[in-house]
Amino acid sequence: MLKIDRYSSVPIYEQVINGFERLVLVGALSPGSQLPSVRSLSQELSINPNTLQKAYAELDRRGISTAVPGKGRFISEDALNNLKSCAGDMLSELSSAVERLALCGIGLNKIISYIEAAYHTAPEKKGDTK
Amino acid sequence: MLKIDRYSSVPIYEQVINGFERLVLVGALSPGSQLPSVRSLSQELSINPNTLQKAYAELDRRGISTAVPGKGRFISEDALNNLKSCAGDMLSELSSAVERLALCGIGLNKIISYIEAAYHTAPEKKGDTK
Amino acid sequence: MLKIDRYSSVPIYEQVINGFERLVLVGALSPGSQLPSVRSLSQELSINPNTLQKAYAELDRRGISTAVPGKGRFISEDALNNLKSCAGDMLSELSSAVERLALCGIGLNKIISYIEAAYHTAPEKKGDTK
Amino acid sequence: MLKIDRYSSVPIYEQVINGFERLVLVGALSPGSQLPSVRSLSQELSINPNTLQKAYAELDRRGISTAVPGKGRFISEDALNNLKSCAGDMLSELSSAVERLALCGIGLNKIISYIEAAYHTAPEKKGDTK
DNA sequence: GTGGTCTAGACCACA
DNA sequence: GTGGTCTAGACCACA
Repeated sequence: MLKIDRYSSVPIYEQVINGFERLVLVGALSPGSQLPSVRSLSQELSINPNTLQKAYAELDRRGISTAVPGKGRFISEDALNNLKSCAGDMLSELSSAVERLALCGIGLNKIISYIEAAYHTAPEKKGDTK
Repeated sequence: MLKIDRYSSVPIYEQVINGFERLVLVGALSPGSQLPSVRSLSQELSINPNTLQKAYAELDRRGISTAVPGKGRFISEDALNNLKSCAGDMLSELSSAVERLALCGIGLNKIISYIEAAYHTAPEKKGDTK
Repeated sequence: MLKIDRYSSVPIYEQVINGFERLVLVGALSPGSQLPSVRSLSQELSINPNTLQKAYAELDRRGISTAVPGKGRFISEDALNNLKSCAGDMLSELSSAVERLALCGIGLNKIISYIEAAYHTAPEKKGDTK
Repeated sequence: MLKIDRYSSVPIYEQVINGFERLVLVGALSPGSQLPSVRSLSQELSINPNTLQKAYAELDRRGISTAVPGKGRFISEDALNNLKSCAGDMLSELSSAVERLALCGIGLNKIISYIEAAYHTAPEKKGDTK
């Protein structure tokens, strides 16, 4: 379900967060879906339960998931909305990269064509009828 | 010449690197220009000399500057080329952000118009004859 | 009779306890009233019998109910008194919240008017002659 | 500076959070004040560095403090405002306690006089001229 | 010396 | 079997 790159400079717990957010965005996980338990997933990914716990706690805090002690952890109703509301942050992230490319002399057209390509590689959402 | 945000989450040494790279890209520093000495600049920016030393070492490593023992440190001949060759990294950085925006349902047109805006805020290079 | 919120952060067994205490305070259950059996109620609420057993045991311990082996579990004679004697705990619970509000600069009058509102939303006790 | 009750049911990391928030509200810590380092304070309170780290991370998240890697952690400019904006949560916390007291037959006047007492035990803020 | 991440493993509450 | 908290201690980046 998730892939962890142990040699990446991005922390493991953040990779986990990104991974699950992606699964929600893609539609692979919907509200009510149960996440793997801390123990089982930590074993499967060979990461420490504490590390996974930290990632899960952050997902809860972001309103992506909800923990029900003794039962498990589930994708929350508002998961998608909570994710989409962060899109603005992404846009501003683009800004600095684009500015730098401009300074490097990369033409605007080249950047745009690159972006169009990237845009179309994004997987369609399951059952997205829009 | 450089501004350091001591409370930014991006490390000081990285801010220094970015700052000098920017000065080169913008044309404020050209091959042969002498960089301030570790001692003087660290004092001016009130940062730790070790931190600055680390930044300078990285600039050397990237082929932006060259240290001439006993004389000082200078922008290298290939500084600009070395910088531009990294543009590819930037492009791939865009990729993940764009893909995520796509998943969030942000339209391609919105992204492009945003990028055009960002592009045009980039300062013109001195003597840029494009 | 009782409503369980399976997604509340307050544990199910505690919701059960609160629920029955409330029923006693409100007068819906009086000394001698029989409580539903563990088996039937756990089924009705679709909660684990162990969880309900734990709640019932706690109600016994607090002197709210008494189990009569072979017959069932009944509201005890002193249920109301035992409940009211806990009011002191509530009062002290108020204390820390009020102190913090004071530190936050909330005026005393604002707090009082809020409390008056909350007070009047409480349901009247059945047969309350005050 | 802080007192930890190791036998309290409220988690240690939460006690730490509450403690520092209180120090800010009381005026003992102001924007720019440096917090004790993770190592030193964890030793002083004889708690695990990880536990303290968790508390500190939460204070950062709440905008009470800011970590400057390599330098230390400092009370943020908006600490007070960020704290006060949570006052609403406190008010709603009062609600359930008051309602229950009402059911226990505690008179409104008794509750109010109790609250007035609690209110006045709150320490004056240092230099509070309001 | 700072803070941040991670592993290993215990122990508790809850269902 | 769930999730949550805590300890012990290593190791890294940064100043």
